Amino acid sequence: MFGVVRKGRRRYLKGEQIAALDGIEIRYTGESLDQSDLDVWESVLHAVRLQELGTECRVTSYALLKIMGKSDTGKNRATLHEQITRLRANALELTQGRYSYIGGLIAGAVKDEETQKWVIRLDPELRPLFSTDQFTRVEWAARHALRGHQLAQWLLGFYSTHAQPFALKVATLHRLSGSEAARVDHFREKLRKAMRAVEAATASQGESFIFELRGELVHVRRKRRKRSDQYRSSSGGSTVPAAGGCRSSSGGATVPAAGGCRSSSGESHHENLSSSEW
DNA sequence: CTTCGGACCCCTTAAGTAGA
DNA sequence: TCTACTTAAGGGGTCCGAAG
Repeated sequence: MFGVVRKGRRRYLKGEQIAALDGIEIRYTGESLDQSDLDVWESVLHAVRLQELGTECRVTSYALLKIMGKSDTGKNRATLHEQITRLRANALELTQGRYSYIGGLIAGAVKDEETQKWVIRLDPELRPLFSTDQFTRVEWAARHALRGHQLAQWLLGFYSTHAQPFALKVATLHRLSGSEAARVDHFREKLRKAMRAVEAATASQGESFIFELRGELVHVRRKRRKRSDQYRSSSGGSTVPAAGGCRSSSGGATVPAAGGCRSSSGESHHENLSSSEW
């Protein structure tokens, strides 16, 4: 659903079937969503992850931008506002196995223009889709390293959902990513470049991601660190696990109090994200 | 230190074209 | 298959000032 969208080429989709793998059917109505929209949605999920989905989450624009590693400027806040609006202004019909969901990505959002504080609600019906075996751990640091490179971010997200990736045709990835490349051979070039970027980004995180193009088939092999290793190496000793960072006691809602989920080690949001299980 | 807004402006992308 | 270049359209960093 969150595909590769060329700058300025966002489309309006109406009940359109989104390309998906076997076993999943998605129909979507709304503006097409790109990788930066996914960043926002994942950041919102991060901010509410300790609560029941559907409960209120209080978070400031400043805190959300911090989570995404973006600077807190007027322009970025305006972009964030647009993105949250876009995530609300859609309808998706998603069927996976026994579960089916019809609704929006965000149930509702209230913003105080004076304080820049958001109250964002997610639909509790989304919960079955995020049970443990369906949940994809987000390689946040690697994703950040690929910012601006939509296809590479998409590939990273796509392959992180598969423990043993199977070979796919270039044309299949072309379709799944929603790339607008008119010709498959053009896309093949973009794909090669993006795969190299993913290889470099994951390598810098101590994980291996090996890509090979044999004829029309794309082979990917990856090796992950064990979870215990991830905790050890990314928590850096002084970092407070993010899981505890955003808690406040105001009516059960999570409130990144001014300064939000900051931990003692300063540059820590991304580290926390990559090591937390959300 | 956090939060906020605005001005300025360089940089980047995906897609397409051309050619080796 | 690969590289280099062009184009449209933002993305977002930096600097500034200000307030709590």
